[in-house]
Amino acid sequence: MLHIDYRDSRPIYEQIVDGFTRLAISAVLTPDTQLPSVRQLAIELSINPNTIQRAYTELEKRGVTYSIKGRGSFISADCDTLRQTRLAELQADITSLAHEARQLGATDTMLLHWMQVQHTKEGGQP
Amino acid sequence: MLHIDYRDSRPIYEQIVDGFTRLAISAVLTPDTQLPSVRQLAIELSINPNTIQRAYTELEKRGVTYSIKGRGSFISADCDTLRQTRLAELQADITSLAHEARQLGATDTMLLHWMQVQHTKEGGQP
DNA sequence: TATCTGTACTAACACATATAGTACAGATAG
DNA sequence: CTATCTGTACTATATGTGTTAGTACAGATA
Repeated sequence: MLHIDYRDSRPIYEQIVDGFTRLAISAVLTPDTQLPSVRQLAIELSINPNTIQRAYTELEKRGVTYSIKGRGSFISADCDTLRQTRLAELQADITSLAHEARQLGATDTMLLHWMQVQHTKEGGQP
Repeated sequence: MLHIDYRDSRPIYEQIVDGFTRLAISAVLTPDTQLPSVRQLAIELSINPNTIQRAYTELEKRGVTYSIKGRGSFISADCDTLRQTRLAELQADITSLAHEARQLGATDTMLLHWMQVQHTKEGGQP
């Protein structure tokens, strides 16, 4: 379900947080879906349970999940807000990168190509 | 000439490397321009000389600068290659972010707006 | 010679990451 | 009830990275 890259410079707990966040935002995991238990996921990923717990604590703090002692951790209901937040981040990042690319000589045509925008008149996808 | 943000999670030496790299790529610093000496920049930024030297070593390793013992460090001549490398990075990043944004519901119109592309017909900003 | 430059090296400290082990409280199936 | 699952809290330890501190040496130059 999750993919951890040990060569990645980002810490494991952060990769777990991002992974479940993406799954929740993209609706791959629907609200109230139960996450693997702290110990179970630790075994699956061969990672210390403390690291998993740190990720789960962060996920709950961010509102991606909710936890019930003795029962488990579950995907939150309001992922719409999270999606809007993520889209705002993406907008800021893309705008900044596009600005830098333009300063280095990138043209509109190049940028459109990079983003694979359907810039012809006839419409989008089937 | 450089701006260091201590609240930034990125290490200082990396900010210095990126700063001079940008100045070189964008031709704000022309080839053979002398950089501040290790000790001088350390004083200006109130940073340990070792940290500056680490940045300078990395800059030379990346081909952004060249160093001559006893004389100083200078901007390299071939910044065109660096610019192309950076543009390739930007392309990869923008493509990836645009893909994610699209999966979250972003439309072509939104993306074009974010990148402030001058569409052929509709004009500039309100 | 005096003073600038880059460079190399060791030592120490702070911090984040990750592991290891133990423990406690609530939920649930037997 | 007991057994076993769940989340949670806590201390301790090891490790890697970033940064500072200090010393030293070699080359360039006025």
